[in-house]
Amino acid sequence: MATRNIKEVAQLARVSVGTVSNVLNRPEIVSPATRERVFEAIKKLGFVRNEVARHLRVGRSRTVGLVVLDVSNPFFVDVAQGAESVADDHDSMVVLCNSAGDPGRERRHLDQLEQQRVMGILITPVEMESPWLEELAARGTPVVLVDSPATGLQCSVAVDDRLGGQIAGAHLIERGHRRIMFVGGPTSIRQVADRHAGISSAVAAADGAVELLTSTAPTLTVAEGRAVGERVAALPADERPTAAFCANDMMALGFLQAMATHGLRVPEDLAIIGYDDIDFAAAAAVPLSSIRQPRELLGRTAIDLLLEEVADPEQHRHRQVIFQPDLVIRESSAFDRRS
Amino acid sequence: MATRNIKEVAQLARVSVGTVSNVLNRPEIVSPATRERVFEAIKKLGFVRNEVARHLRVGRSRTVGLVVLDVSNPFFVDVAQGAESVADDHDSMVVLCNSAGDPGRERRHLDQLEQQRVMGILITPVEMESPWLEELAARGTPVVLVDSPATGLQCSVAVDDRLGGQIAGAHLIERGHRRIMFVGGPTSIRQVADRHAGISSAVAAADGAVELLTSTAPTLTVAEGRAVGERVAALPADERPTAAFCANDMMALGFLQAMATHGLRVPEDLAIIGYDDIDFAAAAAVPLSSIRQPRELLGRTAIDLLLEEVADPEQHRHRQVIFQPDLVIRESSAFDRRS
DNA sequence: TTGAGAGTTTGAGACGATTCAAAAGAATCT
DNA sequence: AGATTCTTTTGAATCGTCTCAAACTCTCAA
Repeated sequence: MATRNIKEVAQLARVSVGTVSNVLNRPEIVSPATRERVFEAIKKLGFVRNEVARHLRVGRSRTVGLVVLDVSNPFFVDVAQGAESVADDHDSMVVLCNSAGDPGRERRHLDQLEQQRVMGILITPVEMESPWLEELAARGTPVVLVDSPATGLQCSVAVDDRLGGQIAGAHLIERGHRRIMFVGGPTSIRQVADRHAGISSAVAAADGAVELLTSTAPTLTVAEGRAVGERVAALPADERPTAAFCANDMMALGFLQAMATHGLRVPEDLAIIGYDDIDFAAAAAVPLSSIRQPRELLGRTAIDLLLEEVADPEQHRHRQVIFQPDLVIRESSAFDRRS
Repeated sequence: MATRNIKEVAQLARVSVGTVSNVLNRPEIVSPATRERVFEAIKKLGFVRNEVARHLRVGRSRTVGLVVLDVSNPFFVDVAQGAESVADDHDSMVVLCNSAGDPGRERRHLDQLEQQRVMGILITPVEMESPWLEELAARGTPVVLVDSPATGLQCSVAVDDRLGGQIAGAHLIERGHRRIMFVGGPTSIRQVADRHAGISSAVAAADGAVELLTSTAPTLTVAEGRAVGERVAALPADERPTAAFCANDMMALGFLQAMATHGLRVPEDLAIIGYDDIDFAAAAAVPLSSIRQPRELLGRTAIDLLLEEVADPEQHRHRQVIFQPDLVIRESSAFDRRS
């Protein structure tokens, strides 16, 4: 409707447009009297600066794109919150995009973000190899990979998933489990593959004393976790694993539910350990043990790297930050089979 | 770095900038030969259209802002996904902002969105009365209230929370509960107040046969739900309610956990019913009964109303859409006390 | 040969803010 | 008063794209 521009403000305050712009951007160089007059005009007209025009002129955007694999997984929401808190301090804005694991959607989001000339993009890529991303970066949009180690050509933040798997495995073995199941997803997802490799190495270190079963579901959802749980619950007790390591907490929650509906006690009949340590893990009826990732820190660090690159593109050297996961023991694995 | 513009493309293709623009926007009016030449130049240079300049020129934005109360509540994530699916079909983009229940943050987000001259704003306001929003709308940014009935000056989509509370109450009473607790939050939140009013009316309809306790927590989080649960579990059995109606599923999950840690059986010792029916409700160890809201539909409808207004601002009449909630009975309330 | 008409292409303004060299004004000193 | 310096204010140019009236090319008919 009635969107006012700088010119109308200038007219009403009887100054030039340059002066209005100065009031907006460097008020200290404008004399107090004029400044006051301009502010009044702004207030009276309900003027709101047009960031689009500003962006076009100065060439710098104030928004950062964050493309995640699955917004309905609280893990990514927490990463986003971390990023946003940093952006806030630089009065920038994070726009959250959901690729939902679909390369097509991911690409459409990237296109849109590039067209908007965002300051940069943080992304958990759907696929490991992504020439698209490299071209994007080459054309001048800084990219930081999140939860995905870069090949060296880009900045990245990640958590050592292999170590996470290893820790989970070691923990279960130490509690006396000798038949463990890895409840995973498609191995095309790097995170899943690494976590599996991790627990495998822990099992290997146990020198043949421990058996590792593996189930692969198409997606890392609560429903899939439940489905696997149903199948496990249906097994005769002597074929059933005594512990399950789930590729993420969503699956672990589903798995846990299946145990409950079939009257299997957790952790006595079957121990469970998840991954991510989302808030819902601690909130489960049997609080879930989990491999904790520094979720918000991941987001924070990613945007820090981005801002660093934007601040000084010449000097900037790409860095790969890797965090270590933690084991959080809760009730779902708090049972020692050896005793 | 090397962001190319339309002029460079025109030069390489040896046409005018007008022609390049035509190729981009109305390819059918350009002769096939020229069109081809322009496409080649675009490809060769890696040209990506600058949406900022386009926006400035045509005055129409392709993005919609969505400001929610709490991104970590999956309810809002689902609303967002609904909105996004519609936006997708209109090649627009939804930018998700989190007010986290803080009026200051809300306002900063609104400012930013208005400065970006977004197409419109969908918002679950922190406070019921919001002159800010009205001014925003008056200045020309269409606003649709989400999960909050409008006063008539704006479009809105909401769910009848009073009815939801009533349904929950009726259900529990019908199952023989005579001592029910409402586990709520601050009554300044309209949703909470309405849900409480709803169950109160159901209790009143039971003619003094039923007693309603009320607890109010400062926020609607898992942690608060757990805290209330702890207190309830500590009560002597004869003072303890036999059922709890929680203001949302997050609280219900926390409450449920407290029951589990204190060895109280759900639903035998205490029935629980939540609100929202987020996916985690069904995924709880004791699957939660809940009042279902059409979460995605809420988001879809909100953006539909917005697009309608944008398409024809003159003709547009503001509308208030209200949906009805549903009762979803699961195990957490599946126990008849009368038997 | 000329004119009409259809099909293409052109290029000069916008859009709204920022920037910066230069002009104007005010203050200080000789 | 005139010269010098410092403080304010001005306004034209610019960012990249779209729009639209005008110009240009053909073809065909008169």
